[in-house]
Amino acid sequence: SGGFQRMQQEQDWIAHSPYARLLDERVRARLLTLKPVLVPQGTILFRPGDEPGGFVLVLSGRVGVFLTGKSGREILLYSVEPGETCVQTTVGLIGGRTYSGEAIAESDLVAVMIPPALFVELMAQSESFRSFVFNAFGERLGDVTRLLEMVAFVTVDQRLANALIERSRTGEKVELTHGELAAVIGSSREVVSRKLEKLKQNNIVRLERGAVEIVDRAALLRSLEHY
Amino acid sequence: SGGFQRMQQEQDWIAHSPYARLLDERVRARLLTLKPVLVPQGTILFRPGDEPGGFVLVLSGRVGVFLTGKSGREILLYSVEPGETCVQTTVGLIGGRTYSGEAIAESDLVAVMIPPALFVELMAQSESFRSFVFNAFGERLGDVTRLLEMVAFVTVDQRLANALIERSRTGEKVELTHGELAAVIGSSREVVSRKLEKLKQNNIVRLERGAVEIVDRAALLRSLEHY
DNA sequence: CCAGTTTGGTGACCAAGTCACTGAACCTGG
DNA sequence: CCAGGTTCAGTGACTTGGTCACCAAACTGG
Repeated sequence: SGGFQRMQQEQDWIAHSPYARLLDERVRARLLTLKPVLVPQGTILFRPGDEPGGFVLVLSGRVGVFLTGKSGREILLYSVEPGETCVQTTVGLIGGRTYSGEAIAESDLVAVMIPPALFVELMAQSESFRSFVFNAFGERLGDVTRLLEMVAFVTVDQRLANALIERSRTGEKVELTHGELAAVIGSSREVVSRKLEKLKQNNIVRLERGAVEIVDRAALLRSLEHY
Repeated sequence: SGGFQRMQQEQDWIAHSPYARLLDERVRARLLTLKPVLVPQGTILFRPGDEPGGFVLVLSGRVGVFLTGKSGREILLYSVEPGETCVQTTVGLIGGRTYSGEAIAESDLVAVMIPPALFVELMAQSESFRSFVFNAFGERLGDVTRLLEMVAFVTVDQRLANALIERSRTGEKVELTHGELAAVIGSSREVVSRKLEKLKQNNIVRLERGAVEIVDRAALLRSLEHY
């Protein structure tokens, strides 16, 4: 049945998330009582200024949280993968502050929404839940700090090389448009196009519409060494 | 006596911090049992990779948390003011992760260090302490996100104008060197020097060694409007 | 299969960071 | 009090990167 599948999926999620795995039985049981929501790709989960309705936990799919400049340029703050949470919503729940990021479902999602009351209750009762939430927070703060460090101190060539390597761990094509790659590394489409052109000329990558294939991984790695 | 003064100082701190003020009596009492530590200006509180020894609370003075690029350029992530905490240390306490920022005492400090055991205990027992810690976290995440937004999308001219206005709310001189200003806005000394030179030529600021005086505040504010 | 949309390519220009200096202002110890 | 070091600021030449205004090629849905 669908219910059974949901449970399987959720247990699967708990087992695979490095921090959620440490949640105690009581919390797991409570989480299993919540029914997952299906969210289609492209849905905007929250915009700057929104009051969140709960603590969002992604079970499957991926959410991207972006900043947008007035020029329309975007930069990816971080992605929320299965077993992770939209920490921005947490802050809203406890502190009443709102955030500037915009969260978009990058694929179809399955997610659970922990209502504020339950969230507060779990925070009070479960040591493991507190750890879970804190780690999520720390992770995000680290992500954003790392991104800032990149944007402030590292050349576009290196950020690009790094992004390509990270997104092709197992050698597949990187299925992103030049514009999307630009958002990932915090640059502009034109610049990314030009850099990729150079990489192509040096036989380091092969280009096709909407994707980049890494041909000479070693060369990319070498360009990161000087950092 | 010194002890009495310390108590006064701490109560003063609790009263003045917007979130600490909401701490309940039990937590306040526990915090008052900790003895404050004096830290001289210039002390490095933690470096990248350090394991923190506790949850640090600043009672008076100011701490700057910086990122440093390989070129030696620095950027100020955020400042910790009285009543605030070095959240980076929190993450280390709970998640065992470490951070890339470097924290420096920008003035002589009075601070209390909440040992890990007490921190965990307070987190478990006090709703208000949890809120306090969470808000601190949210605040920092917001700071870093805002900074990233600035660095990625806003011109140096505007960041500079903004920094000067923020640091001279009541009209005093901004007592920072060009290099320090550059760190605040995430640029380089040379660029800041040139921009300030232009502002001087337009009679918007007056320059002296180690300080900038705002002459025409209105003009600075105008340059921010286009944002 | 054609119109509209997405994606990618390009030149010109401008903003900003870097490098390698110079000089000026300041501290500090004899 | 002044000599020498140190910190702070100014400057030119150069390189990188972002922006603007295009155009062209590739896809996609009726």
